[in-house]
Amino acid sequence: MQSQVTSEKINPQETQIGLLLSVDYDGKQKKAILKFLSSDGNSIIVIPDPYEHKPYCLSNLTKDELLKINELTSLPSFDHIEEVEKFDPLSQRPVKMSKIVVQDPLGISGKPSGTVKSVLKEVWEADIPYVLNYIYDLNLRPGHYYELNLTNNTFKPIPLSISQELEARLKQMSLSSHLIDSALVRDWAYYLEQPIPEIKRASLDIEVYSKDPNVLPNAETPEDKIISAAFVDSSGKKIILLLKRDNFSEVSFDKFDATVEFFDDEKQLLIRIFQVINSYPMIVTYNGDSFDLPYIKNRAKLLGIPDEEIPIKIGKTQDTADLRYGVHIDLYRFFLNRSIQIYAFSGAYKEATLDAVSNSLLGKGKVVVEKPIGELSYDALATYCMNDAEITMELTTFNDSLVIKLMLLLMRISRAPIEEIARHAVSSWIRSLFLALHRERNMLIPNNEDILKVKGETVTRATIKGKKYQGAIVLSPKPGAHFNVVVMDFASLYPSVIARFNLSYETVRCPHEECKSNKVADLPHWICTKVKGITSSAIGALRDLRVALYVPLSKDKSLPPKERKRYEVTQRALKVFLNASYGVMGAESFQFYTPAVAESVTALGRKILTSVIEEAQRRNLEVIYGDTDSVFLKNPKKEDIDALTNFAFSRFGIQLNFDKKYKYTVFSKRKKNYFGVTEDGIVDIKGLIGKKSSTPDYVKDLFFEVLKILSQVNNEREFDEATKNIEALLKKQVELLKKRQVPLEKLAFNIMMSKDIEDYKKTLPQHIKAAIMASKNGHMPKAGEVISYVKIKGKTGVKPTYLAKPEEVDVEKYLEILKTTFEQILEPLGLELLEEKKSSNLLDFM
DNA sequence: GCGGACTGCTTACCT
DNA sequence: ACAGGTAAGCAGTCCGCG
Repeated sequence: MQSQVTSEKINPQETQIGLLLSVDYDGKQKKAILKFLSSDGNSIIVIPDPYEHKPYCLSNLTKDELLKINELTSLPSFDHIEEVEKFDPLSQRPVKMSKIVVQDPLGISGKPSGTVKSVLKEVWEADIPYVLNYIYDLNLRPGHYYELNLTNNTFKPIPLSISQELEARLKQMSLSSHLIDSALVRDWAYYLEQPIPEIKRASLDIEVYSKDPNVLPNAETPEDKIISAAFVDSSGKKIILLLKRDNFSEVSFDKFDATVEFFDDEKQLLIRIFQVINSYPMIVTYNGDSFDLPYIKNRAKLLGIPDEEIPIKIGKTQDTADLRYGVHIDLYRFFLNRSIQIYAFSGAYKEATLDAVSNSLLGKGKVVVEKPIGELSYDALATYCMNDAEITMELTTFNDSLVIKLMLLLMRISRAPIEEIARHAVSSWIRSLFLALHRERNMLIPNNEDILKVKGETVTRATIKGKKYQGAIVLSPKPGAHFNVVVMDFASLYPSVIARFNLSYETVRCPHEECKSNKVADLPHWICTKVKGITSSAIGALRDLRVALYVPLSKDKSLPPKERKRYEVTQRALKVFLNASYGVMGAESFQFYTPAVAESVTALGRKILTSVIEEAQRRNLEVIYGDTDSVFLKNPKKEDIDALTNFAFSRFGIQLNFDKKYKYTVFSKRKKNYFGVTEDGIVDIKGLIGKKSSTPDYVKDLFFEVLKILSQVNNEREFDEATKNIEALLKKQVELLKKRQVPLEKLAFNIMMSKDIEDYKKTLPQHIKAAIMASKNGHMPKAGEVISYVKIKGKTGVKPTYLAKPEEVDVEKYLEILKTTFEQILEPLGLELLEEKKSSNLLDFM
């Protein structure tokens, strides 16, 4: 099902095909600059805006009224005013607005004075970054192909085509399933299908002279020399630049697989860095936004290199570094993104450091250096610097350039340029997509306050103190072992609810009197019956694309593995948006924040789940557990399962599926805590202590061994046999612990320090106590770092693992941890291995 | 002054 | 700066106790 780019006959002299990667703003030319990737993927084609597009915002005052405001017309940036008509989704009426056009984006907003926003009380669409405005106004599609005319600097989108097979699938989709918005589905499918090019790129890493390994160089105070820079490109070419220093003797680099260049002078080294940077359409770094690129730039300024010769542009307000010629991707920011971490990489890495991410995704990490950077030999320095550049590049090339593919797909879904994807979180991607749809439909984009004025209040109360509204239902599980348990669940329940029930900021509590009887579950909110909500359509279309097209394609065994893989990535990119689509509605910082929508979603979710449970009980089925969108049924018949599916679909229009069957499950009385063994012996563990990342390996390893024994059990009687094996296993390991033969690393708790030490003001948790000890002993932990510590006897109770000694270990404490860990699974089984004496001296069976 | 009951903080998890 | 719900361990506080 190979899709292709088509175009009319092209004269290579005048026109080229380019993929739109980024839109930048040039303050000197006062216009948008478009950056296209050439069709061979090797270079950037820069085209300045040919349409004289100018920044603007909207006002509800008339042109005449505005022209009388002297403060406005005398703004240095003021240009002119146009009258426009928009459709206001909140009032559901056309509105006349005035478009205030200025010369410079800084004339709109972002400063306390001298802007349109600072002069007028109320303006609209003033806080959209100019380059995004430009993209939406010209209906540009970042990540797509354009035919570029280099003689007159114009461009036009290339007509899209897809394979007949996919076209047939789309047709079939719109016929057979109840698509929310088939035009949107079709539009997205076409764009998502276009081929993804290979982008030539190079990674860059620099090292800065330092004597003290505890003092990290700072880009703001670039006092020390840049002593090396390494580049690795996507074709495998490697260059290492080294600064010659006194007292260092040159060594042979014959066996090094990189080009080694020595420089007598740092300035020459920097100029060479710029040369290499300028020869690639994309430069990839790890933390280059806040360190490498600003450090290089500031160092170059310090050494007197004129600004126009430095190809790096530092963001004024944010921590960003862009390039004059190509695009810069800071992978640190991308991997730090929670949606990417959790949904795209299924939580494979925990910390976003280069070492942690590359260890998890590539199976290799940073080179360990024993000495301060400044004291490394040329050889050792080159090896260290080059290794970082290598793994940085590999993070973009591994798995068939997964990361780059993912970024381009996210661009296509969100209509945002690549920097927006690399630097911002999912809420800003969703915002971008909504903004683009509003512009496309000539709708006035509401300010956050406009929505809140009409639908700000919530009517439900959260269970958790400090939360804004009520969430999902979690059933209390029936404790014990249950055989033949079937799990049924709703495929993306919340996005489906948003789509099916037309939940959108403008449709909930709409202005029509006639709609007020169309109530949401048992809430006083009502939903519009006259118009289709814009965010509901968008989320519905994304859901339909994923559920009805890309998930099936990714599992279609008749397709070549490479195509399936591509569909798998597309499916995952869509999932990132869907998973956040409900959450953003309940997030105050989101432009389209609508608490009434968010609580309507959860209310409907509760109602739907409750109805399914009631229906199951009517059918005399035993419901063992359920959480948000799932029900666990004990030994149901095939017809029961089908009946529940039919019930859910006919009553709510939402798909309830068979998810999986467990040979048996074990629940304690705790919610969100259980394990289940599937028929092929795979153990699913949810929430149990023994699975938590912070639990010491000693406990975790033992826990997994115990579960391995339990996974062999087929019926009640076989538990006895398993018990004996478990008993023997525990006995052996407890003895090792008592004899202090368990290595300290295995006893270490690993807990993330979510903020810097000085920000723990209310309490001092144990991992922070350990972090403080470490900070006084050579290592200064930073926010986001995982602290490794062991529990020891004595007043403080903890010590960083690397400072502790085996004889200090608080054995009793670890025995207690073992006890609580195994209690979670053995108690509901009625197994009392760990019968306790008064003294809590533990493990009677020894 | 001490200890148990309680609340709050922090982290990691589930959906 | 996507949401709320749950479990666990510990820190810190309050209250009763001749």
